[in-house]
Amino acid sequence: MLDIKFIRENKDLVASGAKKKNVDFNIDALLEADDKRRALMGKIEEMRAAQNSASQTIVNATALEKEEILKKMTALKADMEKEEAELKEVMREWQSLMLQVPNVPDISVPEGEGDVQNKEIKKWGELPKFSFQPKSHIEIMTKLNMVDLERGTKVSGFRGYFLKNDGALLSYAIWQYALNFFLGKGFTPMIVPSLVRREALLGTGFLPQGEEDLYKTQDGDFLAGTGEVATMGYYMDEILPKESLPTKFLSFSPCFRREAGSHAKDVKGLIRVHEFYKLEQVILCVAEHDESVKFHEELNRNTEEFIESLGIPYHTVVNCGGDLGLGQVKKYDIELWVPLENKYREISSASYFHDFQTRRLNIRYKDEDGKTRYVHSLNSTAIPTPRLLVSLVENFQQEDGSVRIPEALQPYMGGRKVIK
RNA sequence: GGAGGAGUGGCAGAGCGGUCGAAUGCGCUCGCUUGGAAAGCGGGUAUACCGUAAGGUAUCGCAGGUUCGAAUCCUGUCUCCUCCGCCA
Repeated sequence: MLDIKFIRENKDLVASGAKKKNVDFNIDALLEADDKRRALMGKIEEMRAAQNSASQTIVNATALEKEEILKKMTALKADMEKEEAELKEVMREWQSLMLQVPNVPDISVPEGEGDVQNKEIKKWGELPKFSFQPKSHIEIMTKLNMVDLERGTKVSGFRGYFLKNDGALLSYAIWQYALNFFLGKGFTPMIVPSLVRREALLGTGFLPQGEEDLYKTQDGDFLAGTGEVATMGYYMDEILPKESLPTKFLSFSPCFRREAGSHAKDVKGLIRVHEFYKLEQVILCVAEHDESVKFHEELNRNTEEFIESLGIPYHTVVNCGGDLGLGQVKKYDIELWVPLENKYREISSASYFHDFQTRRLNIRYKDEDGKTRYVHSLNSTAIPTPRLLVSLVENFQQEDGSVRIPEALQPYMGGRKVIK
């Protein structure tokens, strides 16, 4: 959510931002609703003032005066009810429009409609050259008994999977290594709920749009698609001491995505599943653009470093306007090389929001001047599993069907160098 | 799942239809006092919005309702506590 004051004062900027994001938003409708809202509120406040003052005089009034005042107030009340009903209607529209206003993308965000127009800004590592016919992660992992997709489907349904033996062990190894890696960068580890209430999803910007991509319980709660939701909700409705900023969390959680509308995409293997695990980086910092930018670069760099330490080739793209979420100001995706697909696949997404999320979540801090401000929020994938396994086993496969374990992970795999 | 009880300012805690943004205490803060400190005394001490200002409006978990008027009454809802049941 943006500040209505900001929207009023920067109408053109907000409108062009929406356009850049390829979001159809009618800012004039919002400003019109806001004018109505302000006018009605002014009227109603005046009436309430009259009511309040009558309420004070009535106490010491004689019976006769009292009757007079009551008569007036009854009439006033009738008028007021009319205005209030109208305001209610206006507020409903106003709020709904306010939730739809997209945050303004940064000037450095490239133009474009979808992920095809994302711009590569970095390339790292050498693509593997195989002297043999390389196999897909499905084939490799199935042969090594690391994954069972058939039984996964039997038990869990479409996109279901079991990780077993070294598939399971490798996952634990990655989590444990990642935990140590990121804790070294000052993050506070958390295990956060996936089952969350509507407010947390509204606050993070996943609702009201995007409901069809979430699993919902019969109690009206949701399964979050990322640990970001619960982590951001953690400080909802709180005022944080300024000294506590920046706050950095590394959150672990199962993630659930219905992948509605993706039925034909990536139907095989571990690229796109309904249920996965993710370590997520979340940062809350003071309300300064430069701080947000600094931490955004830092978040993204953290994940790059992590991938580099595993030795998997990747590239980083800056997402174009059309590929940004409603609240995102700027986003980087890190994509790992997937040999059998002959392309890079996304495993990480780092974005910053300014106060878009915290305004909805009501997370603030007190500045030196005693003023309360909304904190800035940022988040980035640290590491998702099992998607990471796809690139890992395909890039490090060997002719005999075995898989080389990256050196960094070996200590977490009992010192083994190879999965076979 | 059943039966009760509770949610008030930074904290504790009064108020239970009108003069209540809310007693009192603690905390914090400023001043006096002091060589300095403690104690004592006096003042200040929520937030948001509208307004150049004076001032106005809203907020006593949240949402509705009753009333000329609600922290106070009614309904719903959320959270917490106690007891019973169920389960691990």
